[in-house]
Amino acid sequence: MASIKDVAAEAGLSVATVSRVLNGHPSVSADARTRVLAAVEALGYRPNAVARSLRTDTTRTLGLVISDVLNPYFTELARSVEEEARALGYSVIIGNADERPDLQDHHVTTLLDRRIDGLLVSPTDGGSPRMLEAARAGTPMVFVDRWIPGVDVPVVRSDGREAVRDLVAHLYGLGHRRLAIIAGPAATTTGRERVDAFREALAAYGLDLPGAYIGQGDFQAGSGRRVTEGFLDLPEPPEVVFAADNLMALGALDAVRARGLRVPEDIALAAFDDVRWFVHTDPPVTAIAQPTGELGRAAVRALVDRIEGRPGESVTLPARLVVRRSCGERGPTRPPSPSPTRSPSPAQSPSPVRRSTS
Amino acid sequence: MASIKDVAAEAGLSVATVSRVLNGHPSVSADARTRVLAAVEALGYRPNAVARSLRTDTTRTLGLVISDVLNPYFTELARSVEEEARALGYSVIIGNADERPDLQDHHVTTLLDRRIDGLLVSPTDGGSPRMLEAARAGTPMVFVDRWIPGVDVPVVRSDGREAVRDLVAHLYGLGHRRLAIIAGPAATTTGRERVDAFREALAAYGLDLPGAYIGQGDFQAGSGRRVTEGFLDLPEPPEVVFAADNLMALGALDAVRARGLRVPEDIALAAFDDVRWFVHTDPPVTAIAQPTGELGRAAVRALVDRIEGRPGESVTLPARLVVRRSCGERGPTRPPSPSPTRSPSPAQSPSPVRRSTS
DNA sequence: ATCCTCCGTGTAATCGATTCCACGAGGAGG
DNA sequence: CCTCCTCGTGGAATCGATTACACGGAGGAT
Repeated sequence: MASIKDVAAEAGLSVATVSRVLNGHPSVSADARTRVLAAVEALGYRPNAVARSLRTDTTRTLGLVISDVLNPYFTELARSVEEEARALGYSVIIGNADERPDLQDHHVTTLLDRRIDGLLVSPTDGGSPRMLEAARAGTPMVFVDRWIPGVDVPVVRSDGREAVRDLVAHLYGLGHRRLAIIAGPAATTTGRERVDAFREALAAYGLDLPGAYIGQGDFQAGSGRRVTEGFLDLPEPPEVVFAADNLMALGALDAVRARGLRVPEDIALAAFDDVRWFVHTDPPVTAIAQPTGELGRAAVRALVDRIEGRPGESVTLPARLVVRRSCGERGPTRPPSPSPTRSPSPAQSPSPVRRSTS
Repeated sequence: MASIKDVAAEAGLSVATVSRVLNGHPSVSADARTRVLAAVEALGYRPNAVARSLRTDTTRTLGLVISDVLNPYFTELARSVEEEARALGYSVIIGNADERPDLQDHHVTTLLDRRIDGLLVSPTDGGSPRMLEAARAGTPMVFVDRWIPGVDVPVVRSDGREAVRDLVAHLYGLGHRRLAIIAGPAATTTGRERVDAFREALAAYGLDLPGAYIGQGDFQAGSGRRVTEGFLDLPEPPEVVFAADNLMALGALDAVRARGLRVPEDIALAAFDDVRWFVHTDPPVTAIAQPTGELGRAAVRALVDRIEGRPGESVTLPARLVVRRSCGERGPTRPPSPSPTRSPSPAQSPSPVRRSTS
């Protein structure tokens, strides 16, 4: 492959001049510029990004470590991240952790070895050593979706608290009283938060969330299926299962179908994360939708801000409830205003974008 | 960040010796080895992959350009590619073309600029200049899923011909005679092949595939919806719609639902590409399943073979029909043996792995 | 006419690794 | 005791770019 030296020789100039032309440096004569450009054209020259990175100590590359590529939520996130990054002149290298801390660590390590300019992470666990080290060492970093408490890194995420309240109001309105949840791993923030939000919302209606109604999942379909089977085996099974992500909801559907039961007649189902397929499942699944695209874009902007020396703020965007038929009759409508036993919570429409600086 | 020089200083040795220890070169004394290792540990040193790549002219990185990350088929492919690559000591950088030739070109260019060791492509069109140039210039390359005729590059793909025959037999057996297809872009091999296979299979049953029953899609949900609406507006709408990929099938479901019609009572549906969600759609969708994981792994092996100077062979694996309920009654069973008007085609069970060298 | 500036260009150092070659010490063989 | 290997090590070139610095010539000011 042609190098800058070849171009210099072809143009009858020095490599310095060639470099200057290529980088739009002002002090180059028009003549030199045209000769260089002609040589570049003639040789089909393309600058070696590896050499350039070594010299400038910047790669114009962002690393993105996501928890699971097979999860449509992350896939959509990855797409918007790449899109925004491209618009800002950066490339993205994706590492898929498959919800495994060891794989996450592997990818963080290789990304750091490649000297990426910044790291976007949705941590699978409470913080792998390599990642914490990178954060402390000053590698520009932003958490997206999930985060690690106590680490001084901006967080871009969505807050599902309101939407979960709306969901519980909806379920309560349909007459459901025994509500269960398939939780995500306790090591993740989203794993804990969604349970907390659910419990809080239930409490507002005077409902309890007993231990037997909290199933431990791992954000994968298999665990959703196992947990749901456990629920169905209970002496008093729940009337509703709320899956903390879309894949566990899929697993729940598997379990219900395997028993020959029906949703929502025999058991109702709702999910955190909305995906296109939920429109066409049997029945269409009521879900909490995150503004995924906006999340990805905001995360990139925050990270690039950090990289380029600007502050880089945390962002929290609201999620919203999308009612379908999987929780019982009363088709697709707006969530009902709560008529709770003792709750204060006013029926609040999805609030506008809220930002909070970290 | 600590460099090899810092390690050398810390260990009281030269950079040459440090490098030798790090690369497992034999002629290093045990004493030097332990001192280097201690220094590495003390400084938290990690070799700079950029510098190493510049010197060795190898990045141990594969580029993967896929047509659409939001398509679960490609997402699964990407996952298996990364997995196999990792097992062989390579990293993967994914570029998402979103079915757009210009984006595909962008990614091919940046990947080449980064001096990846090899390129895995599922071309969105008939061959962008940059890609053809790379192929001619001798960049190790392998086509996966789709390919470009006339370019001397191994192809790893699956052959759906048999499965399409099985599908048509199934449909014919259920009494359907007016069958339509939502095709992919004619610029892609999979776009053309699936239509051809379908037409051929229909011919074996004495059925015709009129122009009005061939809708032009682009492998995205939106086009599936539009084409299906067109079919439904026909004076004599088809009894069956066969979508050439899973996203267009999703779009078809959208269209059918928007009209208040039902599958399969009003119109039957089948799809190329099987995805997990098809089990739970309303109704479960009959689909042709590709051995996606095996495809990805085979592609990586072929590419790494090329990179490391071995031949690198083409691979073709059979797809198979998965019958569900979207084409009419007679639940999930094996595809029936054809009782065609004049077809020779024997009821062939999915054949074992077939390989053909390019 | 002389001096100073500024402009365009080239030389060479540099980034962090790998690796060829040279060199000194020590052991074996004559 | 001398010679010749072998082994471990270090010096320095190298990969392909960027960029500080030096330099020569043209043009303007005096």
